[in-house]
Amino acid sequence: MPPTRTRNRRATINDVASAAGLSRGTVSRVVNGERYVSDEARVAVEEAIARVGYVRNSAARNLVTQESRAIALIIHEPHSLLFEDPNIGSILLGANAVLSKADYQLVSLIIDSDRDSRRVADYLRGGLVDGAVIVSARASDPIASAVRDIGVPAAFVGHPPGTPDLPYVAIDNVAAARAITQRLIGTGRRRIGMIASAMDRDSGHDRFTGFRDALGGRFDASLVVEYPLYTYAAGLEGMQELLRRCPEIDGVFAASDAVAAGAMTALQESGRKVPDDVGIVGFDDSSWALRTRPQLSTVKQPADLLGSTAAELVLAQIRGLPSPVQVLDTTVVWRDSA
Amino acid sequence: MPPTRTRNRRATINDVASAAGLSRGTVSRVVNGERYVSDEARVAVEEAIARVGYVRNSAARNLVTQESRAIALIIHEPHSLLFEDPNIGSILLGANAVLSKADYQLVSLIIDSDRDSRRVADYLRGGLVDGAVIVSARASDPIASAVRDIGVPAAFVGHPPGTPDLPYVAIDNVAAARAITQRLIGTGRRRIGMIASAMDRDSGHDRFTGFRDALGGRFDASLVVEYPLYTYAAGLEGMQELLRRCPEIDGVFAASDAVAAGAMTALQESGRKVPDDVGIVGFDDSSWALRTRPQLSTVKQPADLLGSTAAELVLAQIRGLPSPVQVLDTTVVWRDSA
DNA sequence: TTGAAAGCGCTAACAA
DNA sequence: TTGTTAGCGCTTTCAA
Repeated sequence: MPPTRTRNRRATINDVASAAGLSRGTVSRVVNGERYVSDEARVAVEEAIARVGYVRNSAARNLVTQESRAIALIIHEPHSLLFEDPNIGSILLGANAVLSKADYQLVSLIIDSDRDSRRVADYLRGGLVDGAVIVSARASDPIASAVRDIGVPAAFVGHPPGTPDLPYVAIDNVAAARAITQRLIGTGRRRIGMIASAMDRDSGHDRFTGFRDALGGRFDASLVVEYPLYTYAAGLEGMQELLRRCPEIDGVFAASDAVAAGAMTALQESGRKVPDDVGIVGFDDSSWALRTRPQLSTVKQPADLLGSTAAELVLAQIRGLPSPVQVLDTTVVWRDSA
Repeated sequence: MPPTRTRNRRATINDVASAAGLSRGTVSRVVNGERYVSDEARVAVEEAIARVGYVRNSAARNLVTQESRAIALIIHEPHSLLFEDPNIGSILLGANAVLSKADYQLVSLIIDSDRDSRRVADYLRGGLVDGAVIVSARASDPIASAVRDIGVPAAFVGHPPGTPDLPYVAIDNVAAARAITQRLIGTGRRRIGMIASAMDRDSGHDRFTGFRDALGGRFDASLVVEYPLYTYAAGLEGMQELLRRCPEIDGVFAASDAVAAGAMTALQESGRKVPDDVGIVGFDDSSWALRTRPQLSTVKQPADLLGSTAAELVLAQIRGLPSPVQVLDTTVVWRDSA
């Protein structure tokens, strides 16, 4: 058989109607499970559908109903990080679960270039989705304002600065960072540094703010290094730099678990013991936290809840209900690294 | 302002036409960038579009053109693993790059339940996409046969047993596993075991086959443990089990880098030195490989190429061109763990 | 309970 | 170069 698949004309509702000896209207009613269809008619239509192999054309249906029953999830993540950040998977799955239950299809659109950015905006504008969840937007992200301009119901996960005034769901990164830093202080650490990351995202920026707050007058800017991404590599390099700057450092707040894992490797390579010589804490409570030795003390953030709540925010807007900003709780998980 | 966003009727091509004092046909020509439009007309239309805020309705367009210019990427991955497997991100990005250049929108659909499976099948059937790439299908995956039945141009990444006869792109897992096992043998290891994973996927199954082939008569089934997923946890437990069964084990092939990283932790906790006491190799050359100490010897598989090639296979079918099965090359990356 | 007919917004063939 | 017109396949009145 040649590779060219002859997509012979698909059966339409008209084919079903004539095969069943009924009108288009009746077929439509059966397909949509409406009342006021006689049992005979229903059977005849179902039989005809099977016989001609009919499947409804979504474009035609969307055109007349003016809805698509699909929601976009827009992922705007730097190349290297996509999917190395375990939160994204959880957010995706959380959103999918809620939408699936409401009988909406989640379609994930990834933005990896300016060209993508424009195409995705067109996709939203074209009416192919009824709403959008935006994850990992950066400060002044163009797609964010495009979404607002398009006027499609939308919600952010997180709340980057410079972002339009749309509903969002987030955690209180400032408070959480403050809390875990305080516990680091509480264990008697004297020289506490931070490996900050992703300062152009609300999460990165706010974690740094919480850290500084907690330290108050004891905050020392020279004990803070900054990297663009939440990665293992950032932790590795960041810790090495911190050790160069201050060999007596005895406490470190890493902006994420992946960063903490990298930092821990650097610490061990320098011959220091965790937590005896240096205490270290992370953020996320991702699978990283259980992989390090010793296991990581960290902040547990409910990534799947972020996703499901964002999805609910979008559904609420579609239904004309209020969609208030949501701030979810975090908890400190104390293990052995500090 | 109330949260209910009044989505006042969107401007249609008719609104533009009357605003510009021209016909629908001319407007359509301008919008689609066709020739045979006078400069005056073009300017008038563009001006009118801006004035009334027109955006083309995709459903209407798809209905008449009978195409969507979108390609689905179907991800069917167990909950925990989604996005912990760095390959998926690379595959996604690779496919996106190719499709973006061809002006197709990649829409990722995730399957996390039977309900999802049905809804995704409906989505494909409805004509909302012109083709599909299927990643991480398992043996006899229902979505795989659904795709075949639907008759939409499609390609697999990987080639699970029991999968319909559709084009696919894969690496030769058997040969690659054989090659790296041979190098393990070549370094003088005498008691070589394997931590196998995902035996219901072609990758997992074939890596095991390659391992057994390479060992030939020296293959010892008691030195093989098997886990369902390619995870760090599988490596940790698997290695502990292997050490219980055979404390003198001196070589291990882990089915993926994540598994190898877990195994290495177990080895270190048991007081053994890598590579002096035990040599260990992985598979993927993912970011895991650079994170372990010592760094991992592994098989480099071109994950982004898998994605881009699969996308090309789908585009070829859409264009009526041949879409032959593709087997991509892998290379052994020799570092310090064996 | 069913049928007939209008029309969703757009493209494309044909005529002018 | 432009306008007119006939649908794409479906839902949804309105009548019967």
